Amino acid sequence: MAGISDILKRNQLSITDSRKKILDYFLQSDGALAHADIEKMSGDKFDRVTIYRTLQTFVEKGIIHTIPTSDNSVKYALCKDECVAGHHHDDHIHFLCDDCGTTYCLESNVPPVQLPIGFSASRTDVVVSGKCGKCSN
Amino acid sequence: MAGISDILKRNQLSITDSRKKILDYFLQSDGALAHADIEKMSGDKFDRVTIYRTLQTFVEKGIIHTIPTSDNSVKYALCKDECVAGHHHDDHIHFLCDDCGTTYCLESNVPPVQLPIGFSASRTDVVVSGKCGKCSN
DNA sequence: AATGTTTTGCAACCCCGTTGCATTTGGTTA
DNA sequence: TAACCAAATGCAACGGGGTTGCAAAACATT
Repeated sequence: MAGISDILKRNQLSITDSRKKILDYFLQSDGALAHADIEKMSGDKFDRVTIYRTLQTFVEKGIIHTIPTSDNSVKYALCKDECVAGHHHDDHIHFLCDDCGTTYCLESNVPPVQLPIGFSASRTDVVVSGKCGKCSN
Repeated sequence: MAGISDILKRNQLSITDSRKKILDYFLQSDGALAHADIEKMSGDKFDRVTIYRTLQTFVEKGIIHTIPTSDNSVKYALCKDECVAGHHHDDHIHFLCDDCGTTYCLESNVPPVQLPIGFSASRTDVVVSGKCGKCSN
């Protein structure tokens, strides 16, 4: 568990119980997490507000990134590059399972899209919904 | 404006003032609309709840479709096919302008994405954020 | 015009996320 | 280690967004 404090230190964040714990949740989870998931996992360990603020801080530092979903709930995910090198790529696509609700970061890159003349892109989100491997059997 | 009643009739919906008016807003707008936009446009003509229910009905009937945005607000748009033929394609991509907040339905089709084995897609949303033509000058 | 069905408006409610402020904790220096 | 300052937490309260139940009104049909 030494790695967790390293990640926080590298991002110039004070090392607190809530940050360590929430970061740990992400490292242990293979999918994305919503605020509600974290609240459930932590029981009444932390205040709701602390969780919101911690997620916000992590997003600002690039430790996690947000995933827009078609049902209009925000999810957060920690991706490989962040854990390893401390910097962030969000050129991958996301998959949201209609059955189990799990959100995955896929390896596939975001394909290039053709924009009208005069338009410029700062960010591209691709969210595929459907059935994941576990729910297809 | 005979077309508006036709669209409602074709979708087996009772023709009411709110439905006609809200459908008209979509036909007149070139971008997508959020619930709040419609509420502003209509003043206090309709109840908030009526707007919510009307949008819900239109989505169920396939008259409009939802657009997930990276800032976690739902927008709705009416696309060409619906207006003309009464059926729905959502294989196009969406563009959200960071400056003016307008959401556009672009002509570009959703590019095919590679999914892991065992995964199947029911829907793909592509949302590009950036600067639109009007805000680039 | 009369009937039954659908839609609307109102009130109340719940959930999500934010803000302000006092208290506690973490980091730093002596 | 003690003391200090800065930063993070917890609490309470608030606001917006969206939903639900039910009575009143509007719609479609005969």
